[in-house]
Amino acid sequence: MTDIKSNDDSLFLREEELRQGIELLFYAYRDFTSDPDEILTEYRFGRAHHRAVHFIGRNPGMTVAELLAILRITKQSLSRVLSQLIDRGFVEQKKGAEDRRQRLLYLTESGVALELRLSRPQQARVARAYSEAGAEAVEGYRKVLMGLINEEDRARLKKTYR
Amino acid sequence: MTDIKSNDDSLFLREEELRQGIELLFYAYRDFTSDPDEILTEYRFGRAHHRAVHFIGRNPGMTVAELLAILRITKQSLSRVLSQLIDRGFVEQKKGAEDRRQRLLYLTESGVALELRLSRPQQARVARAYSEAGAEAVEGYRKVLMGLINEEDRARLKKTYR
DNA sequence: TTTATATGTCAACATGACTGACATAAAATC
DNA sequence: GATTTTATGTCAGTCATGTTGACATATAAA
Repeated sequence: MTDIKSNDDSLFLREEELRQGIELLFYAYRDFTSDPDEILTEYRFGRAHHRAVHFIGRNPGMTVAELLAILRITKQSLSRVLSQLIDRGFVEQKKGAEDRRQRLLYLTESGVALELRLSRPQQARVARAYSEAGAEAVEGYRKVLMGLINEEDRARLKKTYR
Repeated sequence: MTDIKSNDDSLFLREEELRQGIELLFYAYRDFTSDPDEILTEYRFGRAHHRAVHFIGRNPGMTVAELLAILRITKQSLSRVLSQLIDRGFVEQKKGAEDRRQRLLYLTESGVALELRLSRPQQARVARAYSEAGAEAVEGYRKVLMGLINEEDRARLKKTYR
């Protein structure tokens, strides 16, 4: 019985630790998205627009299918956001050279400017957190976040991040 | 000029590092919410229900105002979610003893069961990431996430996490 | 020539945010 | 005791963003 009890205790401690890890992610994500969210309302855009602009900026010439795979949303969902970004001149599409069915995605000049404007406060927030926590902590942050990501993307990111 | 150039290079490196830190948070949050999201559809609940259940479970007897402050949403937004949870017997309200205007929030027995069911896969994911990354990395993860959180909540969490 | 793929579009619907206005009960203040 | 403030709830309308399902078109691959 005492064995079980002490086992229980360590499980409680472990569970509390895990719950904190979960909560921290919620709070961090909540605040980390709040900066760009404010700017986005100026443009009457939402968080979905930011995500699209971010990933197109990071991967110029990516296909629609690739973007869909990253965002994990339906093409109908992306379509609305994407066509708004295109209509208003932040994103442009070019036919693929090899495969002409593909519509390769690029930020326009204003798209780059928008992306920069949105990411600036986010980068500032991360920069502050990084420098306060120190290089070793940053390594740990990356390791754990990487471990939270599904296998497929984790593998892909491991490659591109080196 | 060469000085400026080399300075530029280090800024590029830094920016790439920050962008990775931002992306990682996106990917981790995306996958980390996907497990409970699936379970929630069974109940015809959404992510908002999970958040409410999580925080009420963590803070039994909390007031509506406290929950609103954590979630950072309007009372009208919370109202729908909360009344659904109450109607279907996952949450109950009790009048405050000192201040009888307050409606203190508690999980019912089924509420506890639901919370457990939702958090199990999430805890498993965090547990795996933690054990793969190691104790030192976990410390770093916590430090950086804490640094990403707005001052007020950071201060509160620092207290309760010790 | 046929089939599969990449993309787009129309329509209908659900969720969860928002604003604004108003209501009630209880606490706090004058 | 009367008035004001606070905690909470509710009604109504709107918006952003996700979903499913059906269908269309151009191009690549078989």
